[in-house]
Order: sequence, then C-alpha cells, then structure tokens
Amino acid sequence: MNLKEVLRNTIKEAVKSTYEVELPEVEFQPTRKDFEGDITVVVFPMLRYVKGNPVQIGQQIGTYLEKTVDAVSSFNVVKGFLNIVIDDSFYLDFFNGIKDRADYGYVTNASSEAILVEYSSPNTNKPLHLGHIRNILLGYSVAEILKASGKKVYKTQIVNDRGIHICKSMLAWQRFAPIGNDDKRETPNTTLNPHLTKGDKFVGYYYVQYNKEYKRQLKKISENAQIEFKELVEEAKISGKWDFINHENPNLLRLQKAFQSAMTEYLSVELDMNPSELKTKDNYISDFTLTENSKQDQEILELKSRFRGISKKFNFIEGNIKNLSNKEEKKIIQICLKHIEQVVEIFESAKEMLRKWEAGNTEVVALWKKMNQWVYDGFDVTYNNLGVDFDKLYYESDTYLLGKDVVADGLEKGIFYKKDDGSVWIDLTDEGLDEKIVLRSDGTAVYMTQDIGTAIQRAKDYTDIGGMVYTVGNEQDYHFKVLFLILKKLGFSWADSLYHLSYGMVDLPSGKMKSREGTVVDADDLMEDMTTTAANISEELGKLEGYSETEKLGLYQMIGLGALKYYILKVDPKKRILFNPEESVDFQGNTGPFIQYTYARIQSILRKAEAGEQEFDIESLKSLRLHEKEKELIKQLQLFPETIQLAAENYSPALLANYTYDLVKEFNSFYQQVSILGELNQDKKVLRVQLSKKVGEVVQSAFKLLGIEVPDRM
RNA sequence: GGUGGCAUAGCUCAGCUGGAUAGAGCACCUGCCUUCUAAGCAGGCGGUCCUAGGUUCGAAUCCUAGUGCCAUCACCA
Repeated sequence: MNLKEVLRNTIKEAVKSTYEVELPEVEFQPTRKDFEGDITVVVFPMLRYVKGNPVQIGQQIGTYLEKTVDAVSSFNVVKGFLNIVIDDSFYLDFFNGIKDRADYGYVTNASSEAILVEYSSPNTNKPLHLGHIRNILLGYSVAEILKASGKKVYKTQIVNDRGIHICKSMLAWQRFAPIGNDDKRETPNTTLNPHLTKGDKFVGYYYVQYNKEYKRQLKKISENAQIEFKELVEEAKISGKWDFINHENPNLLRLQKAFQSAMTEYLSVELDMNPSELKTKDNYISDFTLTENSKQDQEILELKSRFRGISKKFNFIEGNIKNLSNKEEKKIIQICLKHIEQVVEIFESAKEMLRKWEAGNTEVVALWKKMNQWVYDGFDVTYNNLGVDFDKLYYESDTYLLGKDVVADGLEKGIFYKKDDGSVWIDLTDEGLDEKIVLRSDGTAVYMTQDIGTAIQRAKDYTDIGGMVYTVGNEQDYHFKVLFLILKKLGFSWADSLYHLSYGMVDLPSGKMKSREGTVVDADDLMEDMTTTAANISEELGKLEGYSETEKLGLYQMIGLGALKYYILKVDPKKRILFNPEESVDFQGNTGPFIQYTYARIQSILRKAEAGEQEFDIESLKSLRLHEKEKELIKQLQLFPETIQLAAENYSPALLANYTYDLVKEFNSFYQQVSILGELNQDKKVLRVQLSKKVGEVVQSAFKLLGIEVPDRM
C-alpha cells in the first residue's frame, strides 16, 4: 500500500471517529513550494459532508494523522489546506527500495490482450517529410509507452503502395528518365544525379516530373483554346453566325465540359442538391430559361455568375492557390483544377496505367514492383536513421479488396443498405453523423471498405488482439469516427478498444505543407540539418577530446535527433505544431539536448565516484536530515511509474517528456547547490551518488520511451 | 451553413480528475566557472488565461452563447 492510500484510509477513519460520517473521497495535491509540507489535503470538499470550520477540521485530521501514521512527522493548516510534512525516513526507505530496480517504473508482466499500434503508413510515391516524422515519432513512442505500462504491443503500418499516385511516378519515369550507356533508363543505382541515389527521392523526383508535364499540358490546352476561341469569333464576324456554341472544336469542347462539370459540382455543394437533381431542372444549362421568380432559380443565377467570374481567374499557370486569400475563390479554383485535370492527356495515361495494374498486366505490375522496391529501400534508410521499427507491414495492394465480403455480410444483416444505383451505404444519422458510402455502385471498394477489411484481417492475424491504435492526422477524425462505429455495429469484440491517435498538423510559417507545391520539409534533410547544428555547437564547446571522428559523428546524430524528437514529442499530440525552419530547434532550456546533457553530467560523476560507493547505511542516514533538494528529487522519482501509466492512458508522450524535464531541472538545481563527491559524510556522499545514478537511469528509461538515446559524454 | 478541434507572457509551450498569489523555456536585464561538464545554476522583467453570461465555498479548467484560426462534411485516398 502506498503512502497516499494509507493517508486516505486514515483520514476517512479520522473523520468517521470524530464526526461519524463516511467520506467518499479525499483530495490530495502536492504542497506548493511556498508552504511547509509535502502533501496537502484539501478540506473544502469535505464540508459537504462535515459541517464546521475548515481550519478546525484540518487541525483535527492533522492531529489524528500525526498520532497514527509513522510517516507523518508534522502538519500545518492554512485556510482550508492541511499541509502534511512527511518524515525523511519515509523517503529514504522509498529510495532504498527502488534504487537497484533496473526496470523501475515499468510494468513488466504483460497483459494477455495485445494492442496493435499503426503509424507512418506513407504513400510510396514520394519521400517522407516533417508531417510523417510527427506521425512516426508519436506512434513509435506511444507503442513503447504502452509496452512499458504493461501491455503487449504490435507495431505496424499500412503501406499505401497502390493507386493513381504511384502510377504517376511510373509513367513519368517511363517517359522522361534518361537512358544510360547500358541502353536502360536510369535507376537509383545508375543515376548521375547525386540527390536521387536514395530510392524514395528518386521516385519522388519523377512524381514531380509528372506534375511538371501535367502543368505544361494544361497550359498548352489553355493557350490553344484561347487561340481557337479567337478564331471562332473571327469566323463568326465574317459569317455573321454567332451560334458557335455548337462548334466541334475538340480542345474547346473538352475544356467546356470540364468547366461545366466543375460548375455542377460547385452548385450541388452550395445548394446541397445532388447533381442529378440539379440537371433535371430544365433551366439549369441556360440562364434564359430560368424563371427568376423562384427563389432557388435566383440563387442559381447568382452562384453561376460568381462561379464564372472567379473561374476566369483560372490562368492555368503554376498553382498559386495557396496565395488566394478569398476562401470562395480558392474553393472554386480547386474544383476547376480537379475537373480540368481529367482532360489532360498525361492524366488519362496515368489512369490507363492504373486500369492495367488492376487488371494484372504483367509489364505494369513488374514496373510497379520495381519502383516500389526502390522506395522501400529509401524508407528503410530513413526509418533506420530515425531509430524506429515495425513488427509487421501491411500493404494496401494486399488489403484493398478486403472488406467487400464483410459489406455483403452486413448488407444481409441489415447494417448497410443498398441504393437504387447499387451503391451500398450506412445510415449513421442516429449517431448524429451522416450517411456514408461503403461500396461504390460499380461494386468497387472505397477507402472505408478497405479499412474495415484491414481491421478484421489484423484481428485474424493476431488472435490475441484487444484493441488498435491508429496514428493518423486529425483531418481524418470523421473517417475514424465512422470506421469505429461501423466495426462496432458489425459486432466485433475489440471494436470498443479502438483509438484514433489524432494529432495536429505540422504547419510552416508559410502555411500548410503541400508536397505538390514543393513546400515540404524533407525528413532526411531535416535530420541532417539537426546533426550539423549539433556538431557546430559541440565543436564550439569543445568538450570531446579523446573522441574519434566516428564517435563524434554518432554523438552529433544522437543530439541532433534528440533535439528534433523532443521538440515534437513535448507538445500535446492534439495541438498543431508551428515549425519554423529558419529559427531551427533550440538546444537550450526545455529541450532534448538539455536533458541529454544532464545525463552525461551524471555519467561523469559516476565515472569519478569510487567503486565502493554503492551502499549506504540507511539507519545512520535516518539520524541526519535530508537536504531539501534530495527530498525533492526523491519525490520526483516517485512520480515516474504513475507518469508512465498516465501517458499510456492518454496516449501522450508529451506527459512523459514534461515529467523528464521537471526531473532533470530538479537535478541540475541539486547538482549546483549540493556537493556530491565533495561531501564529507560517507553515507551522505553515497546516497547522493546513488541518487544521481537513479536519476540517470530514469532519464534513460523515459527517453527510451520517447525513442531518444542518451550519451555518456557531450 | 452543419459537425469537430484549438485559443494561457512578445515567441514556443506546461497547467493531472475544478483548489492557495496561473508555471517553464526562448528573447531581454543582473549575478555565478581556481571545487563533480556553464548545452548549466540563482534572480529580475513580462498575464484582460479570446469575449460575455452561468454553475459553486472556489473556474484557465465545467455549462451556454459569441468571436477568431484550423480541419471536415465527395461513388478522393
């Protein structure tokens, strides 16, 4: 039984004996620094059950505790706060009990039910960036924390290896990759571009090439269309016939069609009508037939003119969408872009390639395998540098067809329903959500179908699964709400323990990161920058004499990564992070390197301490007073196990990061105010050495859960 | 427009289930390396906890309304 429980029971006893009432709960808090004491009991909540003066009640309880509980040495009451002073011997006993436990804080007997933690889950058409880094660090850390809290954990990801995105890279490579002396197109191994030898960078480069070509074609269509339009006008002037609405110019037709469908989409969203409904309004196509008396017709007219006005701004030149301040303009231009994409040749070709892939075309599949493998080789390097791993990988190409049977099954059970066009939906309006599609009318799977299938597959693969954690950005909150509800309705036992580890976006000062617009912070580059910064600072301080160059490099990486990881993990997951690459991550104050530094300091002391300084005589120490800083340190150490549990319950590495910072801050204060090796009393000296050692161990344990290593020197 | 999230010092963030005078770091100012690593320590400056109501012994924390920012509401993934 820990001290809090003893106190709680005794306080209830005290109240019962003096006031004859049963207290349901006792509220504790750490005593504030400006009052004497270690633990404070708040008397106010008791007033609901005990009538009287809070100060008097506090006095009575305090007296009772002082008499009954050995660990309580004295107390004082300020207003409604009963401050209890705990005897030094209690802290000494406590420390003596944990000092040799290497796994202090961890719960080691794993529960029988396992939790599966999914994180990273990238697309395979481009390299990892800062956004992925947050995802990966969070997922990895939460997995480690859950493990330490006594859960069995499987780490996994689902690799998004199929779809139009990878086909775009494949197509661009086929078209644009230079051919070498061996008569073959360049590969990451043969490329002459030093930036592309890493496979994911290589494939990402061709994704960019695709987009360049796409924009080129778009621009050309636009220019041609303008010329052709002028020609039509000239012709009309001569012939006098202005009805070229019905011309047959293919370029113009394609564009018109695209804008027309863009407008339809815009109107249907704005008016909350579905497109077919909109089309049945016979007045939809031409303004002339609108009645103008109907309110809705007027609204349509207004929206149409707004759409036309804004879509004129669409100039096809390198998307500056993000610079548009007007929300509506941005929306309309985006819809236009989406529809116009459909009429560009290279997009058609990419879609064709995807069709071939789905049909199992051997050539396409071989290319797909080859390019994905390049990406995986590249990802492995990044994962390795980040120091994270996975127990099992799932590939979307294996799982995207899963789930259809489940949908069919659910349809039979009446959980889903079929619309006239054959698409399958679930009605979640009772839960306050909308209707959601789970199968397209052509019978193909949507994202949701696949996620249902994958979840079930995982539960089959790991029969001991009791829950799953999905590390995915908060932009998908709605998706997971729906997914979990569906799985619950399907009646799976583990469906109650699904958790969406939803985190805020990483924003740059310039706004959101967009890979298509090239405003991303590359993961590899970032790690390298951090290492360089660490190296510069280290060299300036020059404390590493005797280290070889490789040792130094390893240390710089450790510190640079420590800075980056801590910087990201110390923030509450659900909050967004503003990352300013210009100002780079700090190495002082509440940072990873500061904590690593303290660890190195401790190791330095331990190296200097003599071999015999392992055991102290606890009884003789009890006759001496603990230094205030020693006591504070022990108190902070005491919190470690519950902090791990709290971090696990909340899926929040930030709680652990902040705990570690507090511990280390307390230690540095102790270190600078109290002499450790210079202490004359042998027992005290050993106690301080042991205390330092334990702090070092806890720092190391805590940082391990954050995926951060600690150095012996720095 | 509907739904969800966020809003705390100039900046970046803590603040556990409501508790004492709201805390750190960075930046700025003042001290401290002849003794265990100064990536440190000690101190100073800095607050309308977005706004307005409410709940109660007590609200940064809970409730309601409003404001601002972000996300989401596709037979996209």
